[in-house]
Amino acid sequence: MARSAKPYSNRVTVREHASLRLQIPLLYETSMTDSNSTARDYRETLFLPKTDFPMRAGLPKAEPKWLERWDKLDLYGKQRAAENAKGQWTLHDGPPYANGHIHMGTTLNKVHKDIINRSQQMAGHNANYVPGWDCHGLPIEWKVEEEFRAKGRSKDDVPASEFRARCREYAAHWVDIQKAEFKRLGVIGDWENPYLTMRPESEARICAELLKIARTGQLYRGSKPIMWSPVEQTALAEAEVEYADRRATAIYVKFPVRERRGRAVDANIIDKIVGNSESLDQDEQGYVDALKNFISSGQGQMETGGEFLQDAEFSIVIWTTTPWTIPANRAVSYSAKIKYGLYEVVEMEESEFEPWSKPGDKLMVADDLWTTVAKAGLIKSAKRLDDVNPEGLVLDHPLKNMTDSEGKYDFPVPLLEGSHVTADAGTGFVHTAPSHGEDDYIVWTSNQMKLEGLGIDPVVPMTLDDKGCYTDIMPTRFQGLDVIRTSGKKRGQDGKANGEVLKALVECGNLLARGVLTLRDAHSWRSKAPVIRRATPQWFISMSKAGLRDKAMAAIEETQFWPPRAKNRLSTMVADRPDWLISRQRAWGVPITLMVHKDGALHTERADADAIDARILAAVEKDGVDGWFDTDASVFLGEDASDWEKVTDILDVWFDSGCTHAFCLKERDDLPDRADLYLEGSDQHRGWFQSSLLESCAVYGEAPYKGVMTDGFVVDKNGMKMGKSLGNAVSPEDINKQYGAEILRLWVASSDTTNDLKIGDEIIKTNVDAYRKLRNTLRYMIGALDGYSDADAVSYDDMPALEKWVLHRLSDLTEQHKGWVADHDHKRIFSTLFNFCTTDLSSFYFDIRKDALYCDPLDSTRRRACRTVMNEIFLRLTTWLAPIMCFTMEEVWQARFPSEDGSVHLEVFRDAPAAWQNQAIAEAMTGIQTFRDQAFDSIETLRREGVIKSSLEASIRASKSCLSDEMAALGLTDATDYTDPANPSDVLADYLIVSKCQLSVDSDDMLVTDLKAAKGWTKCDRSWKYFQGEGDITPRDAAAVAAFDG
RNA sequence: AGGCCGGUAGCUCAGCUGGUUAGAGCGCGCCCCUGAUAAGGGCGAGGUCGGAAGUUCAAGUCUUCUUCGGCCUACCA
Repeated sequence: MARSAKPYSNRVTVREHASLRLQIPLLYETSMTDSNSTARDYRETLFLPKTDFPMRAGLPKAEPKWLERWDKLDLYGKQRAAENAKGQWTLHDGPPYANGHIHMGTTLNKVHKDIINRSQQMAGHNANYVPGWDCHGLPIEWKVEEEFRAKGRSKDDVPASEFRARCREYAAHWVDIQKAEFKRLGVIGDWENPYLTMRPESEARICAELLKIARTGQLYRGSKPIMWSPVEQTALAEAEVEYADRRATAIYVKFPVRERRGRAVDANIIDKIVGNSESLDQDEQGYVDALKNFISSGQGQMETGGEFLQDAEFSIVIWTTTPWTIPANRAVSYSAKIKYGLYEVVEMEESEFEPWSKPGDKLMVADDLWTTVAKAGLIKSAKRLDDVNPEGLVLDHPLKNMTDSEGKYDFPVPLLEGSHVTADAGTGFVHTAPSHGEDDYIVWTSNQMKLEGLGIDPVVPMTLDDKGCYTDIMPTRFQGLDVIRTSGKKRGQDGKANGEVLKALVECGNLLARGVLTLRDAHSWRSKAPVIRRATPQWFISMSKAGLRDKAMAAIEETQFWPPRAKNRLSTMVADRPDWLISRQRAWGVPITLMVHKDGALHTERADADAIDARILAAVEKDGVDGWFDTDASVFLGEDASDWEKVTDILDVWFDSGCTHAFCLKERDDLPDRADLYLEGSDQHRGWFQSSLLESCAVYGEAPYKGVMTDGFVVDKNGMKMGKSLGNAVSPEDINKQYGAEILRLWVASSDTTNDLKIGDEIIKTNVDAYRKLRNTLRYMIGALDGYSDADAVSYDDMPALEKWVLHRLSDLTEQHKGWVADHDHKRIFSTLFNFCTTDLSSFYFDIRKDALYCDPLDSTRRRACRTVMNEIFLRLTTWLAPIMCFTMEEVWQARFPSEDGSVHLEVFRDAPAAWQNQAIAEAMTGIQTFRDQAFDSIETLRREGVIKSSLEASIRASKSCLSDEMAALGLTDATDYTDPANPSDVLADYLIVSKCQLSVDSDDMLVTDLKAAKGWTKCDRSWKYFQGEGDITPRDAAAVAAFDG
């Protein structure tokens, strides 16, 4: 709460105190309470907090016992069966990968989800959480392969179905382990029936989803270069590749210039007319640009090139270390940032070999690299004729004129601008074979429009088969030649392809130079043989054919994001992403259950596709993915299948997990079709959030979620990435063992999960301290509420102002809490409740009420009111904290309400009666608190001077003006004694925990004096308060003792 | 290298649309209590808001640059 800084002009100063101290002995005679040896020990007449609830939790041992109890109770089932008045609210679990132990990231993820689920449940929903696992995929495939290898069996020797069965076992093994680890964190959910991507029902539904996408024409077959090992005849992932030295034949190849087209020439002319474009103002520049665009839009307009291109015999030179890719060349890439020159060969070096160029040849190369090229080509001297702007040039393929070309190389080779081109090595021009390189492929496909404008077929040629041999789209003389030897002693060395290509280049006169060099290149980590990049047929989901991108973008608009910036990130990614490549050439995954006719048609285009699909899905549902792989196509087609081929690729695992909404949410009767929330780490923008969105939009036209929340990453105490190899990893298991899962839960609740979450010793210690504070606060209430029953309750109207104030605070908190639960803002909930416990309760309310609680007559209204309010606090604090501290709140709850089958986790959040709102008291209390702070200041000053020790020794006098309004509002008096000792009501001194506080008209200063030195004041043997009067205890205490004795 | 995001006291966090001497709790130091006691209470010392420049009468809050860190750009999940 905000305490307004109400200024008091009468603040005490140290100097004033110093003089006070001198005055005290003069004003009062010391009077000691006479030490009667027969004095009664009043301790037994006090009502001290009474509880067995231990101060120390022993969480590591206690937590498993609570888990056991909840299991026995079937807490999960009871929550489902509860009233749950607000209906379903569902957080759909993103599946962790079933491999390895859980770590800090998965811990954060599951705990955060659990806090949210439990909160929504207690807010009145049926928050049914069904955890799941991602089971297919390469990492498991690797592990299983390794296992077989250890037993001396290579993957090729193991029947596919046996291999998959082992993968299945392996995944199941880790699902069990992770399940136990997640449960240990206190996460509640349907652990008995989680979803698994590898359950046959799931696999069948994944296939069904894919077939739906195929049936709606969103699936197509394209191609893409991938890492391929011809020796193992398998695709490789980046992680399966290691880089090692390879001896390579490097060649410089000439591409004769065929022509120059439209745009570049015209643009150049305009530049020449306009002159230095830097001198143009904005409008002029805009006009020039528009003119250039206008001219260049006239497609197919042929022009002969610039003045230096008048009489042919010009070549662009490229450099490559993979000569066998030359037949697949379709373009040459250049960079607009590189300066190119045209060089005429003047004189050749003397050499025993006949060089492949001669004086008069005109070569185009990056200026920075000319020297290197000349040296390689044995060119002694040359002259630079002119600058070259490569834009718009069109070349001949260097093999155009080879013998037996079958006319297969008579096509234009365009120049394309590519950001991958540098002048570091080679010639500044990059030979571009779209089927054999990632960059090549990107440049080629991203220039589709331009290619079509030039009348060039943009298809990516498939020049190699699985064994790495030239296919039959090549001229006969190349067909069947191998790039790499796949067997025999020379396995892994160059095959026949390079040699034949070199021979053909020489025939055509387009080989400028050749050499040998050693370079680091990709090798398979298994066979150690070189890896090639090779285009293979792949399956894609189109982002545009059925408007998938638009649907996804619209769905994002309708989704709520936490934090809001997550929306921006997801939408830019979806807006920019290419078509979804979903096929993988792997073993452990869900098959792409398609059959392709030899003419290219898909079975899904057939009239009887429904029946075929039904047979496929039945087979997969029965036998899992083996049902597809091990069944002949004719069974599915219901006829002779000789013209049909079954696809053996599997699906990208992201497609699997993108289908969880289909085979979990939509299949289960106890879950809604769409989730209220998906919650994962921010890396899932490109992962699950996106795959789920795309899959769902492709099939259902809407997002599978209404809301998306992202967590940051767990980093070390310095904000640095965590890792085993970095040595800064924190393990959840260690924290569990040493402190308990509750501490991890507090860590999550107290962290800003939208940013990266730091963790380290100090942070853990902070949470351990917070835990102790909360535990003790609850423990105190349990003790104070010992024996309390509803019959003891005091009605609101009969309560002292202090109790009404606490209820007001509870009312405020109830409203805030409601909003924060709806907004999943648990950091705010935790920090607010923690501050409430320390500031409002421990140091204010409890501290003040200790006296009444311990010393008031047992059934005095004040004491009963205090316990009434404590009960209300208890009921709220425990339920509010239960989603976070699920173990301790249960322990606390059971300590007060022991039962066989009860649980705090079956409670719902309580509303606050409207009457609790009491703004007048809230404002008055703010004034009192400010006054209290300043009184404490003054007391502290005296304490430092050694005048007083306990604050009960103090008497305070202050100006009447400063508190009159507040006191009137709170019904306080500044009398020292209670009007009715048997039923005391508050006096001002109680709020300050002093024995006397008097407001006087004539005092401008706040004065603190020492009562133990004051004449006529006695220390009460029971309440330790100083009082004036007869006997050894105050009248209030006397009344209490009488009641106790009576 | 590019895209996106973040950097407020030792720690965890507040600081709305720019506006008085930047807040809280914890921790720390000192003190009190010994009837919440491996607890409880009080007081106090700690940041100029990663750094620099700029816009403005005024910037933690806007702009630019810079630095540090994170995520993403994989046939990893």
